[in-house]
Amino acid sequence: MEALTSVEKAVDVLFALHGAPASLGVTALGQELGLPKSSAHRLLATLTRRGLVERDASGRYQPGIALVALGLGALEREPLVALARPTLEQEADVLGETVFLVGARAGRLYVLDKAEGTGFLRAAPRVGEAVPVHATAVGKLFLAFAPARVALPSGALQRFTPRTLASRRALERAVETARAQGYAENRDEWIPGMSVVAAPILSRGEMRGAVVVAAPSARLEEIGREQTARRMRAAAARIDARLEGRAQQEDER
Amino acid sequence: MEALTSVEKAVDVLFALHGAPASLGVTALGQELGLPKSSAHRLLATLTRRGLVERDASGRYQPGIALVALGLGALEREPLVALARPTLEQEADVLGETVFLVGARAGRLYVLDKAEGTGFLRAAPRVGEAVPVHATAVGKLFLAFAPARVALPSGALQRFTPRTLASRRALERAVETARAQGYAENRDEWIPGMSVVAAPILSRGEMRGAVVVAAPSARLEEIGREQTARRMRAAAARIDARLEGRAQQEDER
DNA sequence: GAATCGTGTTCCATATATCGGAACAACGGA
DNA sequence: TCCGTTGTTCCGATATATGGAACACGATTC
Repeated sequence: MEALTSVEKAVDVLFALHGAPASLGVTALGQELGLPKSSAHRLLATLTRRGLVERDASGRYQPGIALVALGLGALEREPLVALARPTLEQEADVLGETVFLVGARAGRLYVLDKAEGTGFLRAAPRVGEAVPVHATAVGKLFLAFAPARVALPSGALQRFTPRTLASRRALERAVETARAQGYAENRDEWIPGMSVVAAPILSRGEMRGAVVVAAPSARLEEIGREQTARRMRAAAARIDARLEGRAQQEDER
Repeated sequence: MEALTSVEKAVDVLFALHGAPASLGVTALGQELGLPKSSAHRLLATLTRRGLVERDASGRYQPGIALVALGLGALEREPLVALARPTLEQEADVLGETVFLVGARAGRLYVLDKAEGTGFLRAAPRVGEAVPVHATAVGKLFLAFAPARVALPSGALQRFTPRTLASRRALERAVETARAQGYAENRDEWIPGMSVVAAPILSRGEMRGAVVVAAPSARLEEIGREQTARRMRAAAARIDARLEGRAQQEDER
């Protein structure tokens, strides 16, 4: 399985610029990717011509706006996103915390959309970012209901916090619990201080994604885990209803 | 000015998939771009491996989620977007119509953000899309206040509607008016039935973008053009204040 | 003001990765 | 089952990307 090496490098460039905290110069980018200056320059020039990369006032390079159109276009193709949006907003509104829509693509989990609450935990993962399978509530749900759609790392499970389930044994037990309960939780297993309740969107038995509410761990206790779980399951059911084309009177606040 | 041809083709692939109404097969894409099947396949395989392209259930190709992360990352780098957001929402809320933030990049105009109103005109241009210079209110503003930042087509000016200013003469007069008034209008010149009032965001004499409200032509008459223009100029001024770091008490509804 | 450092940009011969026709495989519909 | 279509793989010729080095430009320092 060989590849178009120059295209791969171009993609590397895009991700490097994306990942960098600020715009990068030709030299800096070259070092980052282990490329000679001339090669880095050529890649940047080509990408710039097409708008995927642009130069700021200082002449350094950063991701360009053409990427915005491509990215939003990709999201819009996802019917799930459009259908779930109202529900996400509704829940974020009622709970006052951030609500996510997460899906699986190519074995990985991605944040497809989010509606921010009024709480503190605003940043957390961003739309379009990948999240780990073994350290998230959604990961457990996919392992429980659609194991073929996600891939666990072949090596050791990275331990993000002291509470991360880093043994396959422990993880398997958690997955079992999630399957039995019909929802999953996460208490500080990925990001310290952040807890989460997630419910699967099951459409005719097939898992299409999950709705997740994230909040500071203490705050989640306060609302009540059981009650939150019920809310999320209801939200997931409403999204599924729209997915299957069943109309429905939306209100229920 | 030569180029990395394979990278250019890869970019073509991305835009072709973006522009297509549905996912495309290898053959269809090859025809679209005039590439042999094998080349199209190789490009798709490479891009797919990196997540910029993905395959749907039917095996056809479409833009991938990795693009979402890249695109949103690009938007977030734009300080103007973050600063303008509250103002956009405020205006959309008060006017009940869609409010846009538009900027210039590489000689073209791009929709940087939008806040949707409750009115009908929801679709119009999307975030990340390019809009024509000569047939939009923002185009006139840039021609008036920062002509170096935009480029007019070298050939004839495309006539989108009967009201499009398709002669350079007429356009020049409109630009003159915009410069004198400090805002610009557009009445059905680009999209039939859509009218627009736009005000420039001027930061220390330099034009950074424009705030635009778009509404069905009749509706805009109803609100009153003059009054709308005042609102937009005030909104632009508020954004500029934040740009320059001047704090400000936000309210004024 | 001169010198210096670090940039970004251009050049060019060489090696290498890309190209695309054609053969093969895998479906899906008739 | 057969046929038409689509996706995938192969491989040698050749156009293309490569990267070292030289150049140009600005900013910073002395």
